Amino acid sequence: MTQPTQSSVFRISQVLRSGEPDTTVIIRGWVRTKREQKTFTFIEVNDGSSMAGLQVVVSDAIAGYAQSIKRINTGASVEIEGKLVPSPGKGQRLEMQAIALVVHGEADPETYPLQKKRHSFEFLRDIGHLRSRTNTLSAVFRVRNACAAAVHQFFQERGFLWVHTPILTASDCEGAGEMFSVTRFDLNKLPIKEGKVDFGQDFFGKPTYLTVSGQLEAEIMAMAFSDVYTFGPTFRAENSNTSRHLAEFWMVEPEMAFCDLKGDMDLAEAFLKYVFKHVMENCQEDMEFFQQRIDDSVLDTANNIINSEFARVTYTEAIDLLEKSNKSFEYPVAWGIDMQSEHERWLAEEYFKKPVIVTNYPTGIKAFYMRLDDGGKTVSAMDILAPKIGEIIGGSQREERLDVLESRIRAQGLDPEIYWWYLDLRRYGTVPHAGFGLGFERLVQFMTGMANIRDVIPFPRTPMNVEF
RNA sequence: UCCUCAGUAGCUCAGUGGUAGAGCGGUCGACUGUUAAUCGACUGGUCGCAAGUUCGAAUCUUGCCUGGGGAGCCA
Repeated sequence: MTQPTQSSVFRISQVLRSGEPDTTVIIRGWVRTKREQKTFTFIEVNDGSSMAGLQVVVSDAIAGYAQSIKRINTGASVEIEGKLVPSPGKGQRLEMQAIALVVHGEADPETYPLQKKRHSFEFLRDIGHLRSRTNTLSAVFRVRNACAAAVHQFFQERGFLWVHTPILTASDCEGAGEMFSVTRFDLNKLPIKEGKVDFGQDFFGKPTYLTVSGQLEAEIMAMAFSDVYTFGPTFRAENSNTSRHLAEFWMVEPEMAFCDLKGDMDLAEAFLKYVFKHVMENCQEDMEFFQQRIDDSVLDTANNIINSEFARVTYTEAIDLLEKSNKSFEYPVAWGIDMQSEHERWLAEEYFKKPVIVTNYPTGIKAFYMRLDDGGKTVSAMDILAPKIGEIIGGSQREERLDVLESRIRAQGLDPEIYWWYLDLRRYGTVPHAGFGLGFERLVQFMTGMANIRDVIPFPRTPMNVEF
């Protein structure tokens, strides 16, 4: 840090990392704790830039001491100019001797809900507007940010184009889940025509929804730019109440022209390794916090991801392993079943003990756009199963053959007319291509060891919850 | 949506038919280069909501609401 002629404002992370004794700086933030002594007061200030806060020593010699200290409690916002000095106490290299102190906002300790002790995540969800001021949630959101940066960095370095696929869509394709309707109608006065709602009078003239996936649009863009990715919010109106599902979540969906299933798997594995490495290098302090306080396997998991190759098995081999496991599963194992959570968990957590890529699933249990393998019994799909999280990535080589795609759409009872533009991509200049979808919050969960997905997104949307 | 557990002070919980409890927090005081400081005192309640059984219900019954865990669906 260079010595400014006048005091400059610094983020606390910067002060802690490279602040030099005898320099004078200004910091701003929120008070975590106050410890009053006889002739001075310790306050710990955090501005969200790091796990650790800065210890500020406020002497009763400074102007307005008594009045200011009275107004400072846990949660109060302050701006402090002070001199950095080596700390005689344990726990920090530097501390600040306050010269001038401004209290921007008080936090009445009688009503401020955050205490200087551990709170349950359930309670913190009820105060979603304040929970980011806690150690754990702020660490989560710093790691989330690092993950997002790594996503872009990874794809940009490889020449992928970030494409913005629409949030509003009329295609209720692929049956990825229940969709949220979007309308301008007054729901108490719906226009009815021949006993049904007349969507011809609505904003878009047809039923419209929030997107459940940007994949089909990403395929359009891949047919022009070769390698693209989407990274944005998606919506599922499923009434699912689990620690792994949200109604609004972020998805990363790369799509690559001239690419087969193997290339897809290679990219997915390289991608996960890259993001983990980036976070380990940039969020060391936060990752150590998760290791100590949340899940003591987090660092091992990260290193394992970065340094070891993922297991790769076909669905058929996976079923074989499950059958030979001698483990009594609640749901019986047989070729053709859609694997249950218990099966996926056994593979990832007990057998391989690391992420495992399962490929070539039975045709009957996968979507129509996945490429039919020779023989027709399986499709070129792949799922990456992660310990504790389950399915973190789902992808496939797409069906690029017009006639095969058309017959598969029909076989699933769908109308090829609706997919006219999707089929056109196979009609004009079709190429083998592949892609995958990654649930961003599940990635953050996997990274941090956080048990509940509602605690890795700032404002979780789940059934009956849109308060913040 | 299904299964299951829970809901009592601001928070975390104890209390299984007979006067509503603890720790933490908060307030006040003491002490102290402290680190979730320490010590003492004080403060604090529509026992989720509604009905029922009972002389009497936090406690038993029924319904509903909310939350956790698991399942399904998926990412």
